[in-house]
Amino acid sequence: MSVRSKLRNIIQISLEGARQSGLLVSEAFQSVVIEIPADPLHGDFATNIAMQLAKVERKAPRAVAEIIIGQLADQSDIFEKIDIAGPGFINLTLKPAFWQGRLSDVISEGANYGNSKTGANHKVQVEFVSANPTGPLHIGHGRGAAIGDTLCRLLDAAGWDVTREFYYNDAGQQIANLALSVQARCLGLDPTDTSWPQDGYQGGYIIELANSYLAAESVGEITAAAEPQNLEEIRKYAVAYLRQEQDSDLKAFDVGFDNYFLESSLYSDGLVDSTVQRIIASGHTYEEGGALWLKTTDFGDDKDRVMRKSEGGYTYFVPDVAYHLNKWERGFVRVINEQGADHHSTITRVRAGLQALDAGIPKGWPEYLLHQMVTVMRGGEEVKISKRAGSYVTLRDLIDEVGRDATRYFFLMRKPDSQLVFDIDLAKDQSSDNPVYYVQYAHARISRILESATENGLDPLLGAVHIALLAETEELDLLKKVAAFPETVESAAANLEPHRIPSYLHDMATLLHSFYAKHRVLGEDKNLTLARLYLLVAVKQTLKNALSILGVSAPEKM
RNA sequence: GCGCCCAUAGCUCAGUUGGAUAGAGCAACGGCCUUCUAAGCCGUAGGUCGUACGUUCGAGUCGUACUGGGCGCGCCA
Repeated sequence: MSVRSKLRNIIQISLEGARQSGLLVSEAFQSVVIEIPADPLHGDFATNIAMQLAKVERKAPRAVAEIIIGQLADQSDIFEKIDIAGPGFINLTLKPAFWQGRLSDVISEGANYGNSKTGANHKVQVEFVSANPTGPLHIGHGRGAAIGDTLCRLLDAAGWDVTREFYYNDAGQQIANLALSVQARCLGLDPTDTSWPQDGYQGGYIIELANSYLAAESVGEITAAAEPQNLEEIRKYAVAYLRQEQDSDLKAFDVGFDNYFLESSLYSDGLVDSTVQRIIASGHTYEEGGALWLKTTDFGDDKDRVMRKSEGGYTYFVPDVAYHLNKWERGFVRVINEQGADHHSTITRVRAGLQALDAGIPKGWPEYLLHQMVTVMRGGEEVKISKRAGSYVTLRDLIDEVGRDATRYFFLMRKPDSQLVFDIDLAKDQSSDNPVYYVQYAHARISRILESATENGLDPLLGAVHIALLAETEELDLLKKVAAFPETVESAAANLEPHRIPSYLHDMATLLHSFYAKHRVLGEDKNLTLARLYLLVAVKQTLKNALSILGVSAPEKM
């Protein structure tokens, strides 16, 4: 349990005690807010509960605070100091011994430190990336991959049973365009030719793909037919080829999936048709102009949407609905879709389709985590992106150029809601300007110290350590930061906000570097040395666990 | 025109679920290495939190309306 939760419980109990003694009339608040004050003079934690209750209690906030504090008398083993301050804050200062005691939590839990059981092992499915197999992954997919992957790691740490899924849109018009584009290249055409397919893909990778096809190369079990006229064979080979490219890029990015779901399987398994039949049976459709319409306006959309075009084909969101019905029927009561904000309009449609099924699916299901666009800066200038012409920064380019760790860290530093400027020059910079190195350096520094300690026969994990010697400001700050890790993971997972972890890491690295600059670890006083080593083992473990959630390495040397 | 997202230091962004005197990094300036890694530390400077009302003990945070930017609004995906 996090320190904050612990304090929340203590305050809850004191409120209940005061109520039973007739000192307060309010029912105990469901959510007692415990915060960490900006100013350390205001204690380690503060609560505003007295101000919250003042009105109902018809007492001055400070008077309410007095009553609450009166109930905390038997907690003197935890609290160093309890103050009433300002308009009615209760400021809580914990005893150093309490903080020092957190260290053994880290040591004993090791790689599991920071994990919680919040998710109670409930199933959650996270769908992310889900790029069409029509080209290489670009920088936007990279952001989605980093966010989705770290979200999974966060939910896993928070005690959820996570399934990672990738949805391949391997059916439909875009794939048809892909096949035509490859065929055109096989026939030696280029985009300037009048017979170049409309909306064809122009990127250079299409030429490579065409050459590979003509050379009768193999991708997995699929061997290219090398027949330019055989569009179906071209389609099969092109999809297999590009899927393999994407898979290899994702692997290089250390992103993996438990399940790959093919859109084409929805058709071959009859799920699209059966879903449409169920929606029709539910009475939320009508025919007009030869098309079948879904009354999405019944579910909050601003206009109705076509499900089946007059020429007979389904519009794109129909298989999406079928796919999500399938997710529901697979037992995923919780589903989170991570995707680019440019597709946000699908949310209303998919949810509307699911509601129209009358299948008992909750209104807000599934959840969505959207990330905004990424722009790329190089040499102080924005790199223009034209996907149609095939000129864009691929994920592979980024990984090759700036490295996996920096790429992931940069994508994860910012909250998904904000547009991201990816500065390639900064990400490549192997200096203190680069935040990822700043954090990794803290880990490497500790490693070096621990290595020296071992060389000198010092092992803080053997025998008793006098942790009470850790009384310097810099030491206590580190202790408190270490102790805050579990609640940081919990809140990042609960709010779907991976960027809190880089923020936490940066704070921790700052404290470590400050400590390092001011105090020597390996010194004359053996007990103090051992205590500091013990602290550093805990800090190192916490840094490593946090970096691991980001999928960023924790180097022993730099 | 409608919907979603964003607006905080010169630049890129945090801001602990509504708290006390708004922070970090970069860029600028000034200090610190014979001792565990200077990929570091310490300091200076930098602000009408887009604007205006509102909600309340209290608003960068919540609401409404504007302004500006991004994305989306198809019988495309």
